[in-house]
Amino acid sequence: MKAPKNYWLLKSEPGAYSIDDLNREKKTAWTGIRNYQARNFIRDSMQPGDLCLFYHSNSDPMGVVGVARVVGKPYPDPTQFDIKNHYFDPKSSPKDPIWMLVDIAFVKKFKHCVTLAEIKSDPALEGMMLRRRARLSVQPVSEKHFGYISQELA
DNA sequence: GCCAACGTTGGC
DNA sequence: GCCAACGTTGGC
Repeated sequence: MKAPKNYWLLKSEPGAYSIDDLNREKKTAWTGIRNYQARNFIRDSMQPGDLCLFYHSNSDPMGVVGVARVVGKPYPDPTQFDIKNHYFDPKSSPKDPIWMLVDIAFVKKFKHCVTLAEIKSDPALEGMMLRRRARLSVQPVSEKHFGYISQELA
């Protein structure tokens, strides 16, 4: 098993895809990222072995519910080429793909959800990107914050 | 369901 | 290249 080089936070609405879905499937292709900054993080910095906080948005409770692992190198998101898919992008082509993804695997589900309220109010998580860039669905997390959330708060 | 924040589009 | 209009996200 490769050691993680970078740490991330991935957001998902549990109605669309939850940590329980990932636990059931064990592995999934993280399709549907259509934001350039998020795409750049995936394309330029994600590596096999990296660990991700799995965050449930628009849910009750909202917060980090578990951990996933990046299990392969970034590659073009096939849904951008599928005209019937919700994430189809007519500006993209297989020769010159715009959107990238990685495959992720289930690592663990926390016994307790680390809520957004906790994350916002904990002084140890000062400076975490989630606090000020609420809408970015793929974001880097420092090793310190990753360890604190997954070991101290979860 | 509302709406603030913020990313994207397109006319100029 | 600016910026107004528009669309989406996501907390509340």
